[in-house]
Order: sequence, then C-alpha cells, then structure tokens
Amino acid sequence: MIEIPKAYEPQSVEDKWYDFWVKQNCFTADPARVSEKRPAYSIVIPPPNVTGVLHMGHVLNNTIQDILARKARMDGKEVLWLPGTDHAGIATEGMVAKQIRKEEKKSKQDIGREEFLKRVWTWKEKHGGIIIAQLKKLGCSCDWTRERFTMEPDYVRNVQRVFVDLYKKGLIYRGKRMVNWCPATLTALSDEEVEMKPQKGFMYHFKVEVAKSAALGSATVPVADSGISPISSSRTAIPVGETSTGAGETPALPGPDGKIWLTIATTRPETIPGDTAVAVNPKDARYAHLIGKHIVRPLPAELPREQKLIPIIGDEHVDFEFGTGVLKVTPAHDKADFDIGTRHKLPLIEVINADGSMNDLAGADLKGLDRFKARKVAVEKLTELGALVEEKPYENNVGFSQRADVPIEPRLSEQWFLKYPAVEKSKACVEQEDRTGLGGTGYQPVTVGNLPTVSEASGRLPGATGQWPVPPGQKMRFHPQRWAKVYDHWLTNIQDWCISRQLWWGHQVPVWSCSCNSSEEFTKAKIAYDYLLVEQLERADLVVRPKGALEFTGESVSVSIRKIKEELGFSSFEEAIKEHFRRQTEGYGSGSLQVCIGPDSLEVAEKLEKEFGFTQDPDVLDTWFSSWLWPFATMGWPEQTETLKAFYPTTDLVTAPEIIFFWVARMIMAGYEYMGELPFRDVYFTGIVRDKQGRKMSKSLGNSPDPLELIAKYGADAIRFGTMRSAPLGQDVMFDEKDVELGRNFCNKLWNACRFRQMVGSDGSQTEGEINPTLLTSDDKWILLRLDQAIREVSDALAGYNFSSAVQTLYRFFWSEYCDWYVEASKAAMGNTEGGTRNAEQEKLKANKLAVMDFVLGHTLRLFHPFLPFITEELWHGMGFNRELPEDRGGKTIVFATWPKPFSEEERTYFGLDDAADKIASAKYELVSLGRSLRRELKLDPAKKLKFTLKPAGELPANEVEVLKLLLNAEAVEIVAQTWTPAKGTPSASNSLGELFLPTTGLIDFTAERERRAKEAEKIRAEVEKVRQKLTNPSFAQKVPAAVLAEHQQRLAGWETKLRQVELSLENLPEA
RNA sequence: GCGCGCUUAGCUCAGUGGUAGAGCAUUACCUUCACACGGUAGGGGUCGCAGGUUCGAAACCUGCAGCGCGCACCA
Repeated sequence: MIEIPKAYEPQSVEDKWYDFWVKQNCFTADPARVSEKRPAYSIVIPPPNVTGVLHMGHVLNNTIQDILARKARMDGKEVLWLPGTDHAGIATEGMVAKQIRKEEKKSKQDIGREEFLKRVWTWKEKHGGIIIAQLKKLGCSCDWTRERFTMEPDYVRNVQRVFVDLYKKGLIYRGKRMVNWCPATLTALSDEEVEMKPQKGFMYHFKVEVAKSAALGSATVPVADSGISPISSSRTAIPVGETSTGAGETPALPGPDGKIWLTIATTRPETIPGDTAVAVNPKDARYAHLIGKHIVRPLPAELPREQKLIPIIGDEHVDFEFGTGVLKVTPAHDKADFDIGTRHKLPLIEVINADGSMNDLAGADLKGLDRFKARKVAVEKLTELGALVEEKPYENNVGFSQRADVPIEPRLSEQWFLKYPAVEKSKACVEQEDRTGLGGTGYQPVTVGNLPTVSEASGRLPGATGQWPVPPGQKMRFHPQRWAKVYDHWLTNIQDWCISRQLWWGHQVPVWSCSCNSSEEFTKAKIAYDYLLVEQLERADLVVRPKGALEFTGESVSVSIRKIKEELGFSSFEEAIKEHFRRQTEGYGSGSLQVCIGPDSLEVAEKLEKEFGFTQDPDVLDTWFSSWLWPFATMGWPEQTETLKAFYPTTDLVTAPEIIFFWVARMIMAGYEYMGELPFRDVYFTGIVRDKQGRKMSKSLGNSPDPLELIAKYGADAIRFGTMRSAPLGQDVMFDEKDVELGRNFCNKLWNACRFRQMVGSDGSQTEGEINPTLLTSDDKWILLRLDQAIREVSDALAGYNFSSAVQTLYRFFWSEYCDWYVEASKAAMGNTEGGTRNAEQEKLKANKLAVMDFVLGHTLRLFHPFLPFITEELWHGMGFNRELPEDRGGKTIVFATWPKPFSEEERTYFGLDDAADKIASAKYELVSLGRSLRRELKLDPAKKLKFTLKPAGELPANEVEVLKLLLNAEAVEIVAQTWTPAKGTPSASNSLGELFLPTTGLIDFTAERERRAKEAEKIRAEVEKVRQKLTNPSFAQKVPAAVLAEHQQRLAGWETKLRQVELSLENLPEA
C-alpha cells in the first residue's frame, strides 16, 4: 500500500481479487479433505435461467449464499457451493422463437424441430455465460469447476432415468384431462404456473326456453339416471317453504306465453355453443321440478332447434345463491364443468382451438374469431335474439399463464401426469411450528438461542453435513418457519403434476409408441411387443406398456376377458368374450404400444424407430422435472461419487418463497425417493425485492435497477452491503438505491480507517505487534470489549440467518464505536505533541495503541469478509495482516482466515477487560457529549478553542484528561480539586466521571443558558415523577422482584441528584 | 371464503413484560492534517384502534380496521 487513494476505488480491486481466488482454487471443493475436523458444508445454487440476466432477486439470494459459504470456509469447513443454470423451457424457447420471427419472419414450425433446437443451442452458447459472469462480478464464491446445466448429457440421462423409474412404478401416466392451456405458448401448464388475477369483465344474464317434453326428439342427449342421487331426488319432493335453506321461494312456472324461461348467468357467452347441459341444484325448489327436461341452447343461431336441445341436470355443485342458480355446463372448456360432465356422462363439444380462436362448431358467427372478440359477438347475437336479459360489470378471478401473461384456457388434452412420490415422508420431515410448546415428538426445535456459542461453532453444528443420517425425529427447518405451514398445506392438497409441455426445448419424453391403424401395423406391433418382452427381461430401464387391443395380446384369454368385462361394465361374460375376439381380430386402431426407454437402452429405441415405425413422444418435460433432481443429479448421481458422499445432503438452501412448490417441495420428494434422505437441512426463504413504493420489481414496470450498473457505480461490496442491510428477516425487501450508496460510503469509511492506521504508523514496524496489557488505556479496553460484543452478535445473527441484524451490528461497531470514539480518542496518543518531541513512554503507548488497532482491524476485516469480500481482501493484504499467518489460515487470502472468536475468560483476565475500564471509557464519552452540547447550546463561536474545567469524581489519570481535551476540541481541560467552586453562573454538565465546567466569562448568553437549564430540569422532573409514581404504588413494592425494585430506586436517586444539580446551577445563574 | 404476515419518528426497520431505539432523511454549524462517500450538535413518536390480563403492555390475550401475500371449481 504505497500510494493510498483518498477514496476506495472498487473497480481497480474487484476483478483482480476474483481472478486471484479462482486461480488459487479457493472455491474448489475437495471431498478428500473432508474429515471429522474439517466437516463438509454445501449449498446448491437455485439455478438461474441459462439465458437470463442478473436482477435484484439474484443479488439478494446469491449474496446470502455467498455469506454462508464464506463464513463456513472461515469456520474451517470444506465448502461446496455448486453453481449452474437451468434450461428454462418456455422462456428460452420463447426468446429464440421471437428472434427467428423477427429476423427471418419464420415460425419454429417453418424451420423444423431439429433446426430449431440447433438455434436454441447457439443462443445458449451466446447468452448462457452472461448470468454466470454476473454472479462472478457479485463476488460469488461458487465452485466453477463443478458448474452444471440441466440440459447437459449427464443431466439428460438422469432425467430419463428418473422418468423411467417413475413410469415403471406406475406414477407417471398419460391421460386425457382438463389442463391449463396457454394459448400464447401453445402448451399445457401445471397448476403452479397459473396465477389468479382479478379481472374486470361483465356478467351476462340470458334466458333460455324450457322445451316441452313433447318437443323432445330422439336426437337429444338422454339424461343419465345416475346423475341424481336418491337423496336429492327425494329432496326435490319437499314442499316449497320447507327447505332448510329457504332459497328459491317459487318454482319456475310457465309464463303468460305458456313457456317456462330460465335465466342463466355467465361471464363467457362465447362458450354457449359448447354447452351440453344446464345444471341446477337438486335441492333448489325453484328448479328441481325441471330436472330431466330440456332447454333450447341459443347458439349457434343457425342450428335447427332440435339440435340445440340440451338437458337440465341436477348437480350438487351448483350454488343456488350464486347468479341465477342455473349453471350452463361447458364440459370441454371449464374444469368444474368437465367434472359435472363426467358425473353425468355429458358429451363434449370443443368450440375453441388451441390458439384461442373459435372453431366451426362455435357456429358461423363466431367461427375463426379470437375468444375475446367472440365474446363480444356472442353478446351481440344474444341481444339480437332477444335472449340477453342483463349485462352488468363484474370482477372475477381469471387464471393467467405466468409466463405469457394471457388468460389460461381450460382445455381437454392428452398429457403426461405424475403422481408425486414420497409425499407422506416429505410432509412429515419439515418441522412445523409448535404452538403448544409441549413438543409432542420430543424434538426440541433448535432456535438461535440453542445454537452452539461462537467458540463451539468452529466444530460442527448438530445435524450438519457429516452427521447423516439425521437421528429420527430431527427435521428439516424452514426459516422463517411460517413457510412450513404453507408447504404443509400444499402437500395436503396435492394434485397430480402435469409434466408434459408442448415445446421443443427441453427433455423429450422418453416414451416411444407405434400406431395401429391397419391390420399390418397391428401385426407388426404384436411382433414388436414380443421383441420388447424379451428385451425387458435383461433391461432395467425398459418398460413396455400395451394399450387398448394390444393390452390383451400378452395375457391369457381369461384375464383379458375378465378385464374387458370389468372395463366396459358388461353384465355377462358372453359379451366380454365377443369383445375379446373382436379386438383380437379387428382391434387395431384402438391399440398401441407405449415403450418407456431409459438412457442405457437407447439402441432399442433406435431399432423400434427403424424397424417397427415407432416414434418418440414429441412433448418435452416441465423444466422443474429436471430441477427437482438438482441437489443430487449435479453431484454425479447415480454413481456414489466422492462428491455425493461428502456433500449430500446439502447443508443450506437459500431460495425465494415463490418457488416453494415449484422447486423446494419437489426437491424434497425427489430427495427421499432417490437418495432416501432429505436433500438439505435448513431452508432460508428470502423476501421479495420490491421498489421503494412497495411494488414487486418487474421488467414491464421497469422499476428494477440493473445490478451490474449499480456494481459499476458503487462496487460489488456496496450492493451486497446495502442489500443485506435492508433485508429484514422474513420480510420483503424495500430496495432503494440509497442503500447501495450507503454501502459504498461504508466501504469508504473502512478504507479510510485503514488508511489512517497506515498514516499514523508509517514507520511500518508495529504491524500486529504484541499487545502489552499493562499499557492498555480505558479506551483500548473499551474497544476490545465492543469488538468482543460485535463478534458475538454477528456470529449469533448468522447462525440464525439474520443477515440484516449482522450487518447492523457491523455498522454500529465499526462506524460508531471504532471510528467515532476509539479512533478519535486514539489521536490523543498519535498526533504530534505540541511540545514537539515525544518521550519514550509516549512512544511505547503509541506503539501499543497501534497494536490494538491492528488487532481490532484484523478482526474487523475477517468479520466483514463474508459480506464485503473484495475490500476486505484488498485491505487484508494492504495492511499486511496476512504476513505472519500460515498459508491456509489467512496467509494467502482472507478467504481462509479464521472466523473471529470472542475472548475466553483467560484472555479477558490477561487484558484486564473488566467492568471498571469499560465504565470509565463510557462515562468519558458521555461527558464529552455533554460538554459538546454545552458549547453548542451556549451558542459559542465554534471556531474558538475553549478551556474546560473538570472536577473529577475520583482518580483520573492524565492520559484520560488528554483524551477528554482532544474529544472536546478544547484548548485545555483544567483539573480542579473537590473544594473548588465555580464562579456564579458557570455552565456545567456532570455524570459519574465528574463535573465539567465551561468558565466563559463574558462570552455567555445567560438567557439562552437559563432556558436550556430550565428545559433540562423539566425533563428530569418528568422522569423523576414517572419513577416516583411507580414506586409509590403500594402493590409495586409488594409484587415486583427485588432486583427490579432496587433498579427503580437507584434510578430515582439518580434522577433526583441530577435534578438537584440542575436546579442549583439554575439558581446560580446571574440575572441576564 | 380460509390461511399467513404486516401496522413503532417523514422513510426503511430493530425492539417478546421494567427509562421507546438505529440508519437514512431533515435542521444548524464545521472544509480541524483518515474519510464531505466526512464531522459535531439538535428537532422529531399517545408504538393502527378498542377492550382485557398485569404492580407495570410497543411487547401477552380478545375483538376491530387498514395494507400485503398465499390458497380455493363460485358460473
């Protein structure tokens, strides 16, 4: 550190040290080094989108992980922070498709699957490194030698392996279901990817005519008699007025025209052509008698009346208080309606295409229109027909595609579903809040208070990596714990996971099948089946599943017949036998072979494609279907690698609560299913980063600052510090650029404090000299005690994942305690003495003080390192604190310097860190503040150096007086004897150290002084009154603990003394 | 509708039974040889509201209100 710039310049420092760390393999984890003495600590990064860019959420999240990882290194652990990226199916595919559309005016279909995927890989090569480079800028200490990607070959094989396994276990199945369809990206989505948003729209009421029974043609759909349970049927017989609900006073009866009209409420009139029934609640007295009759569906208008007769059915699902109590049922376009349709075996009429446009069945008026345009037209049409009764503004919740931000279209389609594995275990393993405090399991939740103290923490935490398997009853903990409840709730109501996506970029479903549309194909399939049955004997990752007609070719005739009978509900075997033979001979068309093939049997797939005309399922898997394997799939699984053995299960997971279902819960299930163990022990959920108005940061709002710009402007340490400081435990983060500015200022303060140390000790010989306890002043002891306190607080805060609290302690300690008081006070021993030369004793005191400074700064840099990695490394070397340390303990880099420990009892005794010294220094600083206030309030010329007089309460060494003089910016502090009395009206202030006078003959504004003291007296009187009132309360003295009573009495005495002094000085004040 | 969280100084937040705090912002002053990305001093709060428990409540209990977030098939 030769030329020390006046201000810290992060730009010149950060890249230099990052390169150094990487070149020196500081972040590379070595499983061979893990031992009893050097436990493993691991985190897997929540993989960011490979083509994404860093945003404030990443900054928050990764700074926390880096703090944990760096702290663990300093604790002497072998640390693996495993980085990587996620292929992000929909997002990446969307970006590439958009680019192609823009640049070549082509769709992805135009260029074809193979070519498209090539383009995605090119895109990935180009943009994939961006976010990784950005994480490096932030200072993240990831093990880059282990960087992983969810689409790399090994990972792909793992995804396939898991798919085959779950398929084999019967947990993965293909089914025709109502799914959340995104008309923009043309794919199905899982329930988790749908976001409910309140939407302003209209509720339309339209009337339909109930057809007379005679009008019923044979073409109409019969009402399934299973639709109404006997109970509800009997309920319909209850006379009006006796229904317990009291709803529906009057049954709907024919009007003057002899017709019965029903009014139906809907928000989606465009789906009317898809209605196949209207439903009423069988308990609803208004309508129950109409069940079994039909209504005339108004749309499509051009259809003849008899083709638009749909039944009125009774279904408990209908809420008769909502709308009109009559529900139109569109089984093909609504989840609830689909269920009703299933219950009543209603036909399905699809009227909307995959892209959200209306098809031919929607009728001539709507055909080809977009669904929203169609809504308007449908309303116009209803109006024209005289069917529209009412149209009123209405707000309801509409599901939106999280990615494309367009309303979801519930749509019937064939998809792959997963029944989640290990649900019960996953549910049980997370510690739930114990409100009773009884702890039924016998397990004591480990809170911050129960964690080992700092000195113990250099060893292993209970249950940390290296102590697996976890003893029974020990659980995973969420921080803040309330998320455990959210997690539990989701698992309790868990639905099968729709894992297929109609995309190209991703893990293609490893299932092959053949078509059987002709007898030749059918025969071929039968041959293929025989071949596969043989292959299956030898291969663990090959599963053949015959469907339809082929299902029975491999079974005995009797099994087949029994199955058919069951499936089709035949009452006798006779019909089943007929069906069996029909299928055997002409069953093709309904048959197929589903073959699920793992990574080790791909040659079978090849053969199937070539020789039997099989094709692979075109769908890809949900991105989360690869992410949920992340903790172990990144460590070499399924091999029992050294990495996996040493670092799995991981120690901490840091992630956003938004992906608790998407990712965390699923990783836990996968962990149990494939590793037989939890994937991590503690999960820390960050807050959501919001702008200062409390709005979520988003691209569309443009309220998200670019972290890279902030880093360029303020430095990486600054953004880390600022973010951590404003991120309270478990709350959202209100981000303000001011926070980063504050971080920069802090770094600058740290820089300059070190610079000061360099300047006062420029002879360079005293670096980390031994501290001589006999030469320690009260200031020295005071700062050592404050440091000790800071170490405890920061260590505890980190153990409890309370990052903002840790940072606040550091801020207070360094800025207020070290810089404002200790450094200022130390100047008394540093500066040029007015007499010119310094004697030998002064030199000794100064040298000792420099040793104390080095001790404190050395500890401070280490305390700060996890938060401010760059500046601490720069100063660590610049100050030479690394010089005498072993290579692997801070000699080479602060990364491996040991985490500071609080003083032991022996050290306290050795340095003489007792209460007395602490109290003297504290009182001294307090008196300084009082003295400064005095001169300020007396409105004295600030430029003028003043003489103070001090009447000490006890013995006061000369060096303490020197400090007082300096801090008071006084010309002199004269010490006077107890017998000394000030001139009448001398302004004064006092505390336990003594009485401080400001003899200011002729200078003083007595009116101001009188005012000041009167005000002070009033304040004190109020305090006295407050305490006195408490003490005079008879029950107070009786019931309060002795210590509290004594404390109050002492307090009262203190205030009373103070009051007397002030009153006296007020009396002494001469008239103005 | 159910669940969760929040409400303390202008702002962001600490504070889980015993004297209401921090940082920022603000006001005044200071360019004193580490730092103006700085220093010194000051002003500023019926702790959302109403009850209750207690000698004592910002904190514990009950209710209410406002804000935010999840979950839920209400057309």
